[in-house]
Amino acid sequence: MKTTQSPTDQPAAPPADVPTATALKLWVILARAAASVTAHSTADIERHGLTPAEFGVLETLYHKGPLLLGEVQKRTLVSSGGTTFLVDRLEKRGYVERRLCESDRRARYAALTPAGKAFMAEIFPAHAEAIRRAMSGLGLAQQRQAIDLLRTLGHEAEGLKDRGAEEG
Amino acid sequence: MKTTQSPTDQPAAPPADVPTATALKLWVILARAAASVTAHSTADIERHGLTPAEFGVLETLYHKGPLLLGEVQKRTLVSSGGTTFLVDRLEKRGYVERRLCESDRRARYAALTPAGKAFMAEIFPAHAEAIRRAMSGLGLAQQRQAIDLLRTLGHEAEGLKDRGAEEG
DNA sequence: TGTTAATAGCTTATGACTGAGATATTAAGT
DNA sequence: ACTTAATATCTCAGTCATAAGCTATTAACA
Repeated sequence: MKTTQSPTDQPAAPPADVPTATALKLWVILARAAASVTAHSTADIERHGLTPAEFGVLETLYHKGPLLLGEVQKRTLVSSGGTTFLVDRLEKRGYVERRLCESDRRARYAALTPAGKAFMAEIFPAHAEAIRRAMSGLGLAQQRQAIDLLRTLGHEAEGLKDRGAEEG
Repeated sequence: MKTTQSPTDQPAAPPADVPTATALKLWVILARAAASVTAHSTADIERHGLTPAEFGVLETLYHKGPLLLGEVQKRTLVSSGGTTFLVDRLEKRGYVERRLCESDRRARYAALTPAGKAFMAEIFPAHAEAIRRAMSGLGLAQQRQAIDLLRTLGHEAEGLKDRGAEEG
């Protein structure tokens, strides 16, 4: 169980430049933290036979009310085809229904059915509790601090997407 | 473009309980921030015709040197079959090679070839720069703060996975 | 030594999701 | 009115990755 390294196998040194090294470290930590919490969230969701993406659609409709498919898409970060697919499946299960949009006949609303609403009312509290537990490594004040930092980080990263590869 | 809401369509109120509401908000912000940075990372990686998972393997080997496939798996958060698949493809491209492990004949090392090492030496600096730019919404001190918070968060969430659904 | 359990990696079946293009409808400009 | 562009959703082929089970090898223990 010991590594046999020939002289040429020496790993490359990380960047010496402090800002870049810090950003890379933050990236690793951020990705791992998100993955850990995702694991908790996913584990809870799968108990109910749903995929995370399906749950995301239900949760969005549960908290926002009926929404155009395009709005669902933006909020759940899923592709256009994926949204159609997800709503199809949730419709087959009786949790969601499509409704016509009177002012634009291309568009469709997605809305929870009474069954879908009842289902979410039943499972959401336990899900919220699972998330609360996953976050319990941080106290309330620390969580607020993290929210502020990550919101700033996210907004800037999001904005940078559009304006190509300029300097920052 | 106006929402037609029947009286039954009113969205559910978010949890009134402050710790739970805060944790849920943090979860949304965390997921979005991670997604935004991932988008930058992925965009840079795809310029070279690699998937993020492939790049993850190369990056791990680049910085850690030769590693058993199982160790690669743990570090890249990919399934066992996925690791086999990824190393297969990188081997076909000439970036990675498998080596026997003398002390355990079930095991295999994955190691960068000279070509793989040269490739990473060529593309990694620009990738690191892309990550630095994606993180530029936060100053150096803020990034360090975020690292501390997310590390704590991640460790606790990770630890909670094992010990079932006890209280925290 | 012989038997059982654990481990490393590979194979295969499966499935969720993406992305490009198709269709239907609306908006804009002439 | 007519043409062109933009928008909303849907269709579908292709892909990445997972999960369960398989083989080979090693470790544990009587």
